[in-house]
Amino acid sequence: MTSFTNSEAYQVIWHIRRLFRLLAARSDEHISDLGVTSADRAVLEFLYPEHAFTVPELAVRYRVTRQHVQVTVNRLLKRGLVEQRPNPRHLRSKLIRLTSRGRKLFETILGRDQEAVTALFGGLPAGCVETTHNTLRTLLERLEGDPQ
Amino acid sequence: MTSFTNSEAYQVIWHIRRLFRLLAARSDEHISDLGVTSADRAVLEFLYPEHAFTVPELAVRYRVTRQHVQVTVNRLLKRGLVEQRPNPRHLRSKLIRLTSRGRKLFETILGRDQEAVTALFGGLPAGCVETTHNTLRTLLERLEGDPQ
DNA sequence: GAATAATGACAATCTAATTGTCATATTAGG
DNA sequence: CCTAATATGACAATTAGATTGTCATTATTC
Repeated sequence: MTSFTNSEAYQVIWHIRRLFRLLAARSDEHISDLGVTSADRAVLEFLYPEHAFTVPELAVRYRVTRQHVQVTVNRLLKRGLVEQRPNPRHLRSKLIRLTSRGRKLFETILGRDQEAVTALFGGLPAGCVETTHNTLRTLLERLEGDPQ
Repeated sequence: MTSFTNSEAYQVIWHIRRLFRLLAARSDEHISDLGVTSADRAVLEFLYPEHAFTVPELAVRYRVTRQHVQVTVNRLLKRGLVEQRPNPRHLRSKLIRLTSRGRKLFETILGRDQEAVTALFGGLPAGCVETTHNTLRTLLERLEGDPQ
Protein backbone atom coordinates (compact mmCIF):
# COMPACT_ATOMS: atom_id res chain seq x y z
CA MET A 1 0.00 0.00 0.00
CA THR A 2 1.69 3.14 -1.12
CA SER A 3 0.25 6.10 0.66
CA PHE A 4 0.89 8.97 -1.70
CA THR A 5 -2.23 10.06 -3.49
CA ASN A 6 -2.63 9.65 -7.18
CA SER A 7 -3.15 13.34 -7.36
CA GLU A 8 0.22 13.91 -5.75
CA ALA A 9 1.90 11.68 -8.28
CA TYR A 10 -0.03 13.37 -11.03
CA GLN A 11 1.13 16.75 -9.84
CA VAL A 12 4.71 15.61 -10.11
CA ILE A 13 4.04 14.95 -13.79
CA TRP A 14 2.35 18.27 -14.19
CA HIS A 15 5.22 20.09 -12.53
CA ILE A 16 7.69 18.36 -14.79
CA ARG A 17 5.81 19.65 -17.80
CA ARG A 18 5.68 23.20 -16.54
CA LEU A 19 9.27 23.17 -15.35
CA PHE A 20 10.43 21.93 -18.69
CA ARG A 21 8.89 24.83 -20.52
CA LEU A 22 10.27 27.38 -18.09
CA LEU A 23 13.71 25.79 -18.01
CA ALA A 24 13.84 25.50 -21.76
CA ALA A 25 13.08 29.18 -22.15
CA ARG A 26 15.64 30.10 -19.53
CA SER A 27 18.25 27.77 -20.92
CA ASP A 28 17.81 29.01 -24.47
CA GLU A 29 18.49 32.53 -23.30
CA HIS A 30 21.73 31.33 -21.76
CA ILE A 31 23.09 29.69 -24.84
CA SER A 32 21.52 31.48 -27.76
CA ASP A 33 24.55 33.71 -28.16
CA LEU A 34 26.72 30.62 -28.62
CA GLY A 35 24.78 29.66 -31.74
CA VAL A 36 23.70 26.41 -30.15
CA THR A 37 20.15 25.19 -30.55
CA SER A 38 18.52 22.92 -28.02
CA ALA A 39 18.88 20.02 -30.45
CA ASP A 40 22.60 20.75 -30.75
CA ARG A 41 22.82 20.98 -27.04
CA ALA A 42 21.14 17.63 -26.47
CA VAL A 43 23.62 15.91 -28.75
CA LEU A 44 26.57 17.64 -27.12
CA GLU A 45 25.22 16.57 -23.76
CA PHE A 46 25.09 12.92 -24.81
CA LEU A 47 28.64 13.03 -26.08
CA TYR A 48 30.11 14.89 -23.13
CA PRO A 49 32.75 14.35 -21.97
CA GLU A 50 34.20 11.39 -23.87
CA HIS A 51 31.34 9.33 -25.19
CA ALA A 52 31.22 8.11 -28.74
CA PHE A 53 28.04 7.02 -30.47
CA THR A 54 26.87 6.53 -34.01
CA VAL A 55 24.04 8.69 -35.27
CA PRO A 56 21.48 5.89 -35.00
CA GLU A 57 22.64 5.17 -31.45
CA LEU A 58 22.22 8.80 -30.49
CA ALA A 59 18.75 8.74 -31.99
CA VAL A 60 17.78 5.78 -29.84
CA ARG A 61 19.12 7.48 -26.71
CA TYR A 62 17.55 10.82 -27.47
CA ARG A 63 14.37 9.10 -28.59
CA VAL A 64 14.07 10.96 -31.82
CA THR A 65 14.40 9.83 -35.41
CA ARG A 66 17.81 9.10 -36.79
CA GLN A 67 17.09 11.57 -39.60
CA HIS A 68 16.71 14.37 -37.13
CA VAL A 69 19.91 13.52 -35.28
CA GLN A 70 21.70 13.21 -38.60
CA VAL A 71 20.88 16.78 -39.51
CA THR A 72 21.99 18.01 -36.11
CA VAL A 73 25.22 16.03 -36.19
CA ASN A 74 25.98 17.22 -39.73
CA ARG A 75 25.58 20.79 -38.52
CA LEU A 76 27.91 20.14 -35.57
CA LEU A 77 30.44 18.44 -37.86
CA LYS A 78 30.44 21.45 -40.13
CA ARG A 79 31.11 23.68 -37.14
CA GLY A 80 33.91 21.44 -35.96
CA LEU A 81 32.28 20.77 -32.61
CA VAL A 82 32.16 17.01 -33.17
CA GLU A 83 34.22 14.66 -35.31
CA GLN A 84 33.96 11.22 -36.86
CA ARG A 85 36.07 8.30 -35.72
CA PRO A 86 36.34 4.85 -37.22
CA ASN A 87 33.81 2.45 -35.79
CA PRO A 88 35.20 -1.01 -35.12
CA ARG A 89 31.70 -2.43 -35.17
CA HIS A 90 30.49 -0.81 -38.35
CA LEU A 91 32.48 0.32 -41.35
CA ARG A 92 30.07 2.88 -42.70
CA SER A 93 28.51 4.32 -39.58
CA LYS A 94 31.19 6.38 -37.90
CA LEU A 95 31.42 7.07 -34.23
CA ILE A 96 30.70 10.68 -33.34
CA ARG A 97 32.55 12.34 -30.49
CA LEU A 98 33.33 15.80 -29.25
CA THR A 99 36.31 17.71 -30.56
CA SER A 100 38.22 19.66 -27.96
CA ARG A 101 36.45 22.77 -29.25
CA GLY A 102 33.11 21.03 -28.76
CA ARG A 103 34.07 19.93 -25.28
CA LYS A 104 35.16 23.42 -24.38
CA LEU A 105 31.94 24.90 -25.71
CA PHE A 106 29.82 22.46 -23.81
CA GLU A 107 31.75 23.25 -20.65
CA THR A 108 30.86 26.88 -21.17
CA ILE A 109 27.23 25.86 -21.43
CA LEU A 110 27.54 23.69 -18.35
CA GLY A 111 29.13 26.49 -16.42
CA ARG A 112 26.37 28.92 -17.22
CA ASP A 113 23.75 26.35 -16.36
CA GLN A 114 25.40 25.57 -13.09
CA GLU A 115 25.28 29.19 -12.08
CA ALA A 116 21.60 29.31 -12.80
CA VAL A 117 21.06 25.98 -11.11
CA THR A 118 22.89 27.09 -8.00
CA ALA A 119 20.70 30.15 -7.81
CA LEU A 120 17.58 28.13 -8.43
CA PHE A 121 18.29 25.46 -5.84
CA GLY A 122 19.82 27.79 -3.25
CA GLY A 123 18.47 27.25 0.24
CA LEU A 124 16.74 23.99 -0.46
CA PRO A 125 17.46 21.29 2.09
CA ALA A 126 20.05 18.87 0.74
CA GLY A 127 17.93 15.86 1.51
CA CYS A 128 15.11 17.15 -0.65
CA VAL A 129 17.33 17.60 -3.63
CA GLU A 130 18.83 14.16 -3.21
CA THR A 131 15.46 12.51 -2.81
CA THR A 132 14.10 14.37 -5.80
CA HIS A 133 17.08 13.39 -7.85
CA ASN A 134 16.67 9.72 -6.97
CA THR A 135 12.94 9.72 -7.54
CA LEU A 136 13.25 11.33 -10.93
CA ARG A 137 16.02 8.95 -11.88
CA THR A 138 13.81 6.04 -10.98
CA LEU A 139 10.96 7.42 -13.07
CA LEU A 140 13.34 7.96 -15.93
CA GLU A 141 14.68 4.42 -15.73
CA ARG A 142 11.18 3.03 -15.69
CA LEU A 143 10.12 5.05 -18.68
CA GLU A 144 13.29 4.38 -20.61
CA GLY A 145 13.35 0.73 -19.77
CA ASP A 146 9.83 0.29 -21.04
CA PRO A 147 9.78 2.19 -24.30
CA GLN A 148 6.18 1.22 -25.00
CA MET B 1 25.82 25.70 3.59
CA THR B 2 23.69 23.48 1.49
CA SER B 3 25.31 20.11 1.08
CA PHE B 4 23.87 18.82 -2.17
CA THR B 5 26.34 19.00 -4.99
CA ASN B 6 25.84 21.26 -7.94
CA SER B 7 26.01 18.21 -10.11
CA GLU B 8 23.15 16.69 -8.19
CA ALA B 9 21.05 19.78 -8.73
CA TYR B 10 22.07 19.84 -12.34
CA GLN B 11 20.99 16.26 -12.77
CA VAL B 12 17.57 17.16 -11.49
CA ILE B 13 17.30 19.64 -14.34
CA TRP B 14 18.60 17.12 -16.81
CA HIS B 15 16.11 14.53 -15.61
CA ILE B 16 13.28 16.98 -15.94
CA ARG B 17 14.19 17.54 -19.57
CA ARG B 18 14.39 13.87 -20.39
CA LEU B 19 11.25 13.03 -18.45
CA PHE B 20 9.35 15.73 -20.24
CA ARG B 21 10.12 14.28 -23.62
CA LEU B 22 9.27 10.75 -22.56
CA LEU B 23 6.11 11.82 -20.79
CA ALA B 24 5.00 13.97 -23.68
CA ALA B 25 5.38 11.09 -26.09
CA ARG B 26 3.56 8.77 -23.75
CA SER B 27 0.83 11.26 -23.01
CA ASP B 28 0.23 12.07 -26.64
CA GLU B 29 -0.32 8.41 -27.38
CA HIS B 30 -2.97 8.37 -24.66
CA ILE B 31 -4.98 11.23 -25.98
CA SER B 32 -4.34 11.36 -29.69
CA ASP B 33 -7.51 9.39 -30.42
CA LEU B 34 -9.51 12.08 -28.62
CA GLY B 35 -8.43 14.68 -31.15
CA VAL B 36 -6.76 16.75 -28.45
CA THR B 37 -3.38 18.32 -29.07
CA SER B 38 -1.02 19.12 -26.25
CA ALA B 39 -1.86 22.80 -26.58
CA ASP B 40 -5.56 21.96 -26.27
CA ARG B 41 -4.75 19.82 -23.32
CA ALA B 42 -2.81 22.53 -21.55
CA VAL B 43 -5.71 24.94 -21.85
CA LEU B 44 -8.20 22.35 -20.66
CA GLU B 45 -5.91 21.67 -17.73
CA PHE B 46 -5.88 25.31 -16.72
CA LEU B 47 -9.65 25.54 -16.88
CA TYR B 48 -10.38 22.30 -15.07
CA PRO B 49 -12.54 21.92 -13.16
CA GLU B 50 -14.31 25.26 -12.80
CA HIS B 51 -11.80 27.97 -13.52
CA ALA B 52 -12.60 30.84 -15.80
CA PHE B 53 -9.95 32.97 -17.48
CA THR B 54 -9.77 35.32 -20.40
CA VAL B 55 -7.50 34.41 -23.29
CA PRO B 56 -4.81 36.92 -22.27
CA GLU B 57 -4.93 35.61 -18.72
CA LEU B 58 -4.45 32.05 -19.95
CA ALA B 59 -1.51 33.20 -22.02
CA VAL B 60 0.16 34.73 -18.99
CA ARG B 61 -0.36 31.54 -16.99
CA TYR B 62 0.80 29.23 -19.74
CA ARG B 63 3.64 31.60 -20.60
CA VAL B 64 2.91 31.71 -24.28
CA THR B 65 1.68 34.50 -26.50
CA ARG B 66 -1.95 35.46 -26.35
CA GLN B 67 -2.16 34.89 -30.11
CA HIS B 68 -1.27 31.27 -29.65
CA VAL B 69 -3.79 30.72 -26.89
CA GLN B 70 -6.40 32.53 -28.96
CA VAL B 71 -6.06 30.03 -31.77
CA THR B 72 -6.27 27.12 -29.36
CA VAL B 73 -9.28 28.52 -27.56
CA ASN B 74 -11.04 29.25 -30.84
CA ARG B 75 -10.55 25.63 -31.82
CA LEU B 76 -11.93 24.44 -28.49
CA LEU B 77 -14.88 26.82 -28.80
CA LYS B 78 -15.69 25.42 -32.22
CA ARG B 79 -15.64 21.93 -30.78
CA GLY B 80 -17.88 22.94 -27.91
CA LEU B 81 -15.33 21.97 -25.27
CA VAL B 82 -15.17 25.45 -23.79
CA GLU B 83 -17.61 28.34 -23.75
CA GLN B 84 -17.60 32.09 -23.29
CA ARG B 85 -19.16 33.77 -20.29
CA PRO B 86 -19.65 37.44 -19.63
CA ASN B 87 -16.69 39.00 -17.88
CA PRO B 88 -17.66 41.48 -15.17
CA ARG B 89 -14.23 43.09 -15.44
CA HIS B 90 -14.03 43.42 -19.18
CA LEU B 91 -16.85 43.78 -21.68
CA ARG B 92 -15.06 42.53 -24.75
CA SER B 93 -12.76 39.88 -23.36
CA LYS B 94 -15.00 37.03 -22.35
CA LEU B 95 -14.22 34.51 -19.66
CA ILE B 96 -13.47 31.07 -21.03
CA ARG B 97 -14.55 28.01 -19.10
CA LEU B 98 -15.17 24.34 -19.70
CA THR B 99 -18.50 23.13 -20.97
CA SER B 100 -19.76 19.94 -19.39
CA ARG B 101 -18.56 18.14 -22.50
CA GLY B 102 -15.13 19.68 -22.08
CA ARG B 103 -15.05 18.74 -18.43
CA LYS B 104 -16.05 15.19 -19.24
CA LEU B 105 -13.43 14.93 -21.92
CA PHE B 106 -10.73 16.22 -19.63
CA GLU B 107 -11.79 13.75 -16.99
CA THR B 108 -11.28 11.00 -19.53
CA ILE B 109 -7.81 12.33 -20.17
CA LEU B 110 -7.15 12.58 -16.44
CA GLY B 111 -8.35 9.05 -15.90
CA ARG B 112 -6.04 7.66 -18.53
CA ASP B 113 -3.15 9.63 -17.16
CA GLN B 114 -3.83 8.47 -13.66
CA GLU B 115 -3.65 4.86 -14.75
CA ALA B 116 -0.29 5.48 -16.33
CA VAL B 117 0.82 7.51 -13.35
CA THR B 118 -0.18 4.80 -10.93
CA ALA B 119 1.81 2.27 -12.91
CA LEU B 120 4.76 4.60 -13.15
CA PHE B 121 4.89 5.53 -9.48
CA GLY B 122 3.94 2.10 -8.15
CA GLY B 123 6.17 0.90 -5.34
CA LEU B 124 7.89 4.20 -4.72
CA PRO B 125 8.02 5.17 -1.06
CA ALA B 126 5.35 7.73 -0.28
CA GLY B 127 7.81 10.10 1.34
CA CYS B 128 9.89 10.30 -1.82
CA VAL B 129 6.95 11.26 -3.94
CA GLU B 130 5.84 13.89 -1.48
CA THR B 131 9.33 15.35 -1.17
CA THR B 132 9.73 15.35 -4.93
CA HIS B 133 6.39 17.02 -5.34
CA ASN B 134 7.28 19.74 -2.86
CA THR B 135 10.73 20.30 -4.29
CA LEU B 136 9.44 20.62 -7.82
CA ARG B 137 6.70 22.93 -6.67
CA THR B 138 9.27 25.15 -5.02
CA LEU B 139 11.38 25.23 -8.17
CA LEU B 140 8.30 26.06 -10.17
CA GLU B 141 7.33 28.87 -7.86
CA ARG B 142 10.80 30.31 -8.03
CA LEU B 143 10.89 30.19 -11.79
CA GLU B 144 7.38 31.52 -12.19
CA GLY B 145 7.78 34.18 -9.58
CA ASP B 146 10.88 35.50 -11.30
CA PRO B 147 9.96 35.51 -14.97
CA GLN B 148 13.33 36.97 -15.96
C1' DG C 1 26.74 -14.98 -52.78
C1' DA C 2 22.07 -13.39 -52.39
C1' DA C 3 18.64 -11.49 -49.45
C1' DT C 4 17.82 -8.43 -45.87
C1' DA C 5 18.75 -4.66 -42.99
C1' DA C 6 21.08 -0.33 -41.75
C1' DT C 7 22.90 4.11 -43.04
C1' DG C 8 23.15 8.73 -44.88
C1' DA C 9 20.97 12.15 -47.62
C1' DC C 10 17.21 14.64 -49.05
C1' DA C 11 12.35 16.39 -49.45
C1' DA C 12 7.94 17.32 -47.77
C1' DT C 13 5.15 17.92 -44.01
C1' DC C 14 3.55 18.82 -39.19
C1' DT C 15 2.85 21.14 -34.82
C1' DA C 16 3.58 24.33 -31.40
C1' DA C 17 4.93 28.43 -31.06
C1' DT C 18 6.66 33.12 -32.40
C1' DT C 19 6.50 37.97 -34.38
C1' DG C 20 4.21 41.44 -36.71
C1' DT C 21 0.18 43.93 -38.11
C1' DC C 22 -4.50 45.81 -38.20
C1' DA C 23 -9.05 47.34 -36.95
C1' DT C 24 -11.80 47.86 -33.27
C1' DA C 25 -13.29 48.03 -28.59
C1' DT C 26 -12.30 49.30 -23.97
C1' DT C 27 -10.34 51.55 -20.20
C1' DA C 28 -8.22 55.20 -17.73
C1' DG C 29 -6.77 60.08 -17.29
C1' DG C 30 -7.47 64.73 -17.62
C1' DC D 1 -17.34 63.64 -20.93
C1' DC D 2 -13.93 63.20 -24.26
C1' DT D 3 -9.58 61.88 -25.66
C1' DA D 4 -5.37 59.21 -25.54
C1' DA D 5 -3.45 55.07 -24.51
C1' DT D 6 -4.08 50.27 -24.15
C1' DA D 7 -6.09 45.65 -24.74
C1' DT D 8 -8.29 42.41 -27.59
C1' DG D 9 -9.27 39.40 -31.38
C1' DA D 10 -8.16 38.14 -35.97
C1' DC D 11 -5.09 37.10 -39.41
C1' DA D 12 -0.55 36.26 -41.93
C1' DA D 13 4.08 34.92 -42.22
C1' DT D 14 7.77 32.70 -40.16
C1' DT D 15 10.55 29.75 -37.09
C1' DA D 16 12.31 25.59 -34.74
C1' DG D 17 12.18 21.05 -33.71
C1' DA D 18 10.68 17.18 -35.17
C1' DT D 19 8.28 13.55 -38.16
C1' DT D 20 7.40 10.53 -42.29
C1' DG D 21 8.62 8.93 -46.62
C1' DT D 22 11.87 7.77 -50.11
C1' DC D 23 16.13 6.41 -52.40
C1' DA D 24 20.70 4.81 -53.36
C1' DT D 25 24.32 2.68 -51.23
C1' DT D 26 26.71 -0.06 -48.05
C1' DA D 27 26.87 -3.72 -44.52
C1' DT D 28 25.51 -7.77 -42.33
C1' DT D 29 23.47 -12.15 -41.97
C1' DC D 30 21.92 -16.51 -43.59
